[in-house]
Amino acid sequence: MPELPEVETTRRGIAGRLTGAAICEVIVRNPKLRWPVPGNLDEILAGQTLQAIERRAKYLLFRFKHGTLIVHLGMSGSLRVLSTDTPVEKHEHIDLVFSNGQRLRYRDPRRFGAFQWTVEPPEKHPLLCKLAPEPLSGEFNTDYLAKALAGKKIAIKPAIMDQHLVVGVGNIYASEALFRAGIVPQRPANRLSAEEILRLVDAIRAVLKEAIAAGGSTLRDYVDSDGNAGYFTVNSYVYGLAGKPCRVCGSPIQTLRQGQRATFWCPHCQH
DNA sequence: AGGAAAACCTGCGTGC
DNA sequence: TGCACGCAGGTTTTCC
Repeated sequence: MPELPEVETTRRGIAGRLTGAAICEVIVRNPKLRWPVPGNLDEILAGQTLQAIERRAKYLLFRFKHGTLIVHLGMSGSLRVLSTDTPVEKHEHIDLVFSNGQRLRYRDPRRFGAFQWTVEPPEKHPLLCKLAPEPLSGEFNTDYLAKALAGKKIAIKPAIMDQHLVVGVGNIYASEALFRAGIVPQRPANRLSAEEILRLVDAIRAVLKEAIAAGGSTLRDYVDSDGNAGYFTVNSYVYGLAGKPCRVCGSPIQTLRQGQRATFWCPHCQH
């Protein structure tokens, strides 16, 4: 579920409370995520102090002196900081228990998420080493994107969802970014003009930044919140609005499927 | 080798 | 009410 803004919002919501705190116990109720959760995670982390929580693409990196816990929320994962005695509900698979009485709880109904441990620099980890540049960094610019799209015959929408091309853009923000850039989602990636590539770079940046800002404005209650910490409603132009009038021109929003994912677009505003 | 499809899971809404 | 079906904001693996 979460795309870059939701992951970043989650990070900001939990980092302030947990950074510098020591872990006293790790409870894994169900280790069956995307890959098995390491069976000795409690031994690895008990007594260790959390140095920082960083983000790379849609991964959260929990940094410790002796290694990094790599966390991915998959489609349905979420993290909440709770007080120690909060009852466990269904699909709440993992708790990081801190000695200051706080508890970071991972919930993930579909279990597409991941908890992996590495002692190597995380950027060397197989899951991270091939990731594209961060879209909000200077590395992601028109020169980069032009080169990355050259020779790619696939449609531009699945292309920008490819984490080896640019990270952080998922199914919602892909449609939203292409709407803002005025580009039809089915266009072959290698047929974009220089001007369109520029608009797309700007649109991806703008959409993600606005969503992070929207998430930040809903950041409040990470302790005993309603279970949706890190999630917030997006003020979308096209996503989920099939048949509704376009907010810009009034034409009905169209929908199609690309690579078994729903795509939304405006046939009048996008070319 | 690029690109499409299947695979991993559970829950929810819809329609019969 | 019950059940089948399709769909859900991700990514790896498999298959052509």
